[in-house]
Amino acid sequence: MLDLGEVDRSDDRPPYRQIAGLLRERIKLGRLTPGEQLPSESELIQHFGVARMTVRQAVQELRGEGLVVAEHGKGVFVRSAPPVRRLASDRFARRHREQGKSAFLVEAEAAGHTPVVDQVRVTNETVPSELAERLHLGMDDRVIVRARRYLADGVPVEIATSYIPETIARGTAITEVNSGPGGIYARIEEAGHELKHFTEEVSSRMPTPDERKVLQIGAGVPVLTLLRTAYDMDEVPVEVCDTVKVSHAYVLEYDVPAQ
Amino acid sequence: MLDLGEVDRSDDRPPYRQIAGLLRERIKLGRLTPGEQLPSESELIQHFGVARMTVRQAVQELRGEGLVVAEHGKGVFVRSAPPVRRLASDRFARRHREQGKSAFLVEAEAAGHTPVVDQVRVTNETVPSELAERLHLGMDDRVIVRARRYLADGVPVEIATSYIPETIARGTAITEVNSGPGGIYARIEEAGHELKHFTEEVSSRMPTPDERKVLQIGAGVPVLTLLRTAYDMDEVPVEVCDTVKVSHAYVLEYDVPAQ
DNA sequence: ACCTTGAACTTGTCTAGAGGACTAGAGCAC
DNA sequence: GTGCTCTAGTCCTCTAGACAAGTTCAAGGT
Repeated sequence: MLDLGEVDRSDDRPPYRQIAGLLRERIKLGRLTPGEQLPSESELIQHFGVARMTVRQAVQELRGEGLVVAEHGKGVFVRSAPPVRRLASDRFARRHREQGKSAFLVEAEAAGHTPVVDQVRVTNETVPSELAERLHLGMDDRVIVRARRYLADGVPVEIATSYIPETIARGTAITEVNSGPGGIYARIEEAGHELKHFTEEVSSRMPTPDERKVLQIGAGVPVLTLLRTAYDMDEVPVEVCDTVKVSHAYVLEYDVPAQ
Repeated sequence: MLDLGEVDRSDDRPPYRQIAGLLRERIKLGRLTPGEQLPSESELIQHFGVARMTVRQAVQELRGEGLVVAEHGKGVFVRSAPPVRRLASDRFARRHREQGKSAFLVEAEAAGHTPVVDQVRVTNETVPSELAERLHLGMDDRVIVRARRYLADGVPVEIATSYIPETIARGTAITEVNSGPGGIYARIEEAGHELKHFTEEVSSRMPTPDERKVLQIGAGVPVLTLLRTAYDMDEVPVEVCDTVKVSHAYVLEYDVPAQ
């Protein structure tokens, strides 16, 4: 049986916070493992000798942190944490492309996960207005849009949408669902745009309902958003990639010179 | 007077959600403006004809979304959105330090915000075990811990905690609350450790209750975490800085070479 | 073999009330 | 004016109970 500790009435923290703290501690220490069911409300009431609203307030706090998920009629469960992956800053090294590997595959394998790309959609659209400036395009110019989902060990971890100017992608495998070895960056370089550098804009927010569905995450789990722009040797933007990552599946690593 | 509408008992949404929806609508439509006070609990009870816990549950929902902020003894107020700050990757350029400005001050001013540093605490502790390896320190080595809060235009946007090995900080203004012009990086360089580069590890998660309080955000607002390690010319780590940023207040910009 | 029913569990929502803690302002004493 | 107390208003926490709704499973009927 799980040892839960007791509420200390002389503590200056209110009981519901203490209870939340005790449960949080058990989760962090691994006494309650991912997927495991928390004691039911009745059990917590019995154990701590408090009213129902008090234990509910405690559980509410953990739900707000995304640590647990309540399922009506079933119980409250510890959220199962997907695998953590690190994105090293050399993830676009040319040697990987020359080996025919895309960035995601390289990293997932390095982290010991089985990578899968999923739900690939390739379309030809007019450039979204908020991206036109980044791609140095006019309002009516067309782009190839490549949307896909990434999974690690079968768990969805990221959705990504790339936008490549049609003038660059035309006649290459970029317009195909299977973009060939080394991914679209290899195709872009073959098209005469040797890559010089990328800029990345990182932020974080709560997912939209659609994103929750595709990424199979519950309410209370934030996402990392990363907007990457790729430039060739002439500083011409050749691709913008909009990615939405499950927050706890990623740690982004960057190296910044002190100058 | 604010027109709030009524609860529809035939609606399939529970009353507390309807009330939350009505208030949310008034906020989005600008009928309740940032900084403005919501009707008090008593007024909401009177108006909607429900119990106290019901209106509290409605307000709780809005707090969770970060739309409103409750202040004990004063009231509930519409949250004023903190300004977005873009952190470019040249924010540690030496020319800024030579002008006597720390990174936060430079950037906030450049973006047209009024920066304030707040709640500065300086202590001498043994190095936290999870940071010992990053700082190349043993379990019992001591570090100077500098914790502080940053505000832009009066709104909390970030809390940061720096860890500097005592061997480096000893005898410098790093151990003082006021670390002098150019911030601690200027002091570290004066101590003979010219900075070469930084690594940053970016992730995102839900805030802890403590962080929610200090940053004045609701339970539904995620935070960006950034763990920065500074290295000198000999690749010796001279500082680790653990920052927690309000997600919607920041966009982190990085430049990555294609190699 | 299949389905229905119902009991026993879970969490979700709501009511009605209590005391506590914090804030701001009015009034008073110095 | 300054500092104090008092008070009314605010949100915070907790209690005790009620009914609703979703899940699971076993007993019983077909």
